[in-house]
Amino acid sequence: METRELRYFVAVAEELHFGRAAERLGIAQPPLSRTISQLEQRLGVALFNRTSRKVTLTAAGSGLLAEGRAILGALTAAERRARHATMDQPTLVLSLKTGTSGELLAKLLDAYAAEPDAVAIELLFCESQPDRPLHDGRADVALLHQPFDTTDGFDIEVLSTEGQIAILPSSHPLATRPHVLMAEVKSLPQLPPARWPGPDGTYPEGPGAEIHNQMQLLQLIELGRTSVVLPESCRTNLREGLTGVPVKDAPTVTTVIAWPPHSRSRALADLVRVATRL
Amino acid sequence: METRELRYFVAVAEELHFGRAAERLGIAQPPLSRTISQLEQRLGVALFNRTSRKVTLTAAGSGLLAEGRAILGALTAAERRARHATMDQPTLVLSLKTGTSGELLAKLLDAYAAEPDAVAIELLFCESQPDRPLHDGRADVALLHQPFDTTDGFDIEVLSTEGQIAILPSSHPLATRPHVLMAEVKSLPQLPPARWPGPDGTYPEGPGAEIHNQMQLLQLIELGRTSVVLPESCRTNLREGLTGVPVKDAPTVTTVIAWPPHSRSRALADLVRVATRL
DNA sequence: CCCGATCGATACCATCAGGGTATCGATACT
DNA sequence: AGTATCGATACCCTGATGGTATCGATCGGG
Repeated sequence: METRELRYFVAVAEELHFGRAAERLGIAQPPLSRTISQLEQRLGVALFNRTSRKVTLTAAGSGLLAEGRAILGALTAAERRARHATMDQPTLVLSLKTGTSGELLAKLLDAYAAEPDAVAIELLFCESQPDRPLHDGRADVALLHQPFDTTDGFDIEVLSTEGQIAILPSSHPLATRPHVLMAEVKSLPQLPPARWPGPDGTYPEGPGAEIHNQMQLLQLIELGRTSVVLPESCRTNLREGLTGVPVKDAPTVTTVIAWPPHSRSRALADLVRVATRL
Repeated sequence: METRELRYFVAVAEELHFGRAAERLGIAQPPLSRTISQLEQRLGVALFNRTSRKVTLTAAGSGLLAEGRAILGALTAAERRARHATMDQPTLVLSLKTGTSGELLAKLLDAYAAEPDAVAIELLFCESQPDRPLHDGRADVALLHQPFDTTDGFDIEVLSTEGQIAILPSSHPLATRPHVLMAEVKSLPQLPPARWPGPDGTYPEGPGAEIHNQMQLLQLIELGRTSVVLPESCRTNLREGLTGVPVKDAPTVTTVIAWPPHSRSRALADLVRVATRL
């Protein structure tokens, strides 16, 4: 199967409408229809059920959609990494969530810098979903936090495990407690969870304020507008007006270093080795 | 990048000779040369260094080779799984090493069969490298054993952990010991390790006999020609004339269930859930 | 050192695949 | 019943792909 056919298939599968898919691909609808038919014939598999007015995915089509997206993504990532590899100065791009423990990060960067063959580390901060740059090739490696970030498809090593704290306005009654339970902080009536944008930029439904970054989040908490449960290490990010209270029954957060499974980068192998020895 | 270009690139990268690569691809050398040049121009990246008599990979080319192989493999696997998904009777193909603990397998299959939406499980026995069918799409899921089998690129859940035993001819002096050390069984002069074929069918160098399957291995041990260190659960496979002796300092073997990270199969999710509850 | 063999690159040519427009039959809605 | 919309099919044109011919560069043998 050629990449062009896979792109056509994924577009139709996502739109479930040949006309919109054709427009998205920048071609006319008839060649798209023909290409999909030829693909189905060559595979010997029906990927879509369709009448003249309705298109749905078959089971085979559903499975291929997930794998097709991953493959196209991997191809884009591979092209990006190939381009990046030609740079005179080899670097590693490390993707991480804004607010990730400065202490862990500093230790990692210092320890790696002490390696004889260390290359420059370029930090790529993400306000959310730090795994995405790993998927699309903009990053070589990422610090991720389970269970929040998906590590599907990547190789990982565990770096640390920690509890979670509820970050509350210092004026809130719960802020004086030695610890709280998840049920107590999960749905505070006056402190609804803030909302992050999805990959397509739209926000999920909810009463909480829309935010773009960690700074906005902390500011809103300070203003008594929201609260959040974060890993213990985020305590270093707290400032006046904010209080962190341990959440006894919150799941532990595991910080892992993740990388694409087929990487052959020596520099990356060194970084992973150093990271697991911290 | 089209699949055709990636296939051309991988062929040249593996052969480091345009003529041989062209022959392998079934095309003439000039269009191959031109296609690679055009690819490099479009990517803005040199993938090969070449004189008129020598071809080597650049750093970018080396990185792309590993990722390119994985992508082409994933594409082949995706096509296969799409074809398999059209079967009237949905099944899951489970890849596993011949000799995998019958006890664990039976428990898994029984527990899964009790699930309301269980589908038929088709067992795909491998004499070695049970991860390969997962890579190439012939299997949906696999039982693998770390550290012997690579789980790179797959999602996994741990099922069990066990020690290892040295399987020796019962007549061997070490067979009467309560336990042995790795150094004692790793290089027995009269019992050199048997040799498995590689993916391309050729055997690595070594004094041990060439074997194709587990039965041959056990038979050779019984004949006093070799020995092997295997997980504790293989004890059930021992028959008269063979003795299993615990190897105190052997690394533990972790049995995991592995699957492709982008699978959306409901049946597979059920199997994994059942497996982790054994 | 020279010659021949081999290799990758370039030029040119023929064929066919891919994308276009036109139009069809089927379906859903008014 | 009529109209609008959708996916499929037919036909056509252009450019991409793979062919052969041939070049310059490089390596090895005499």
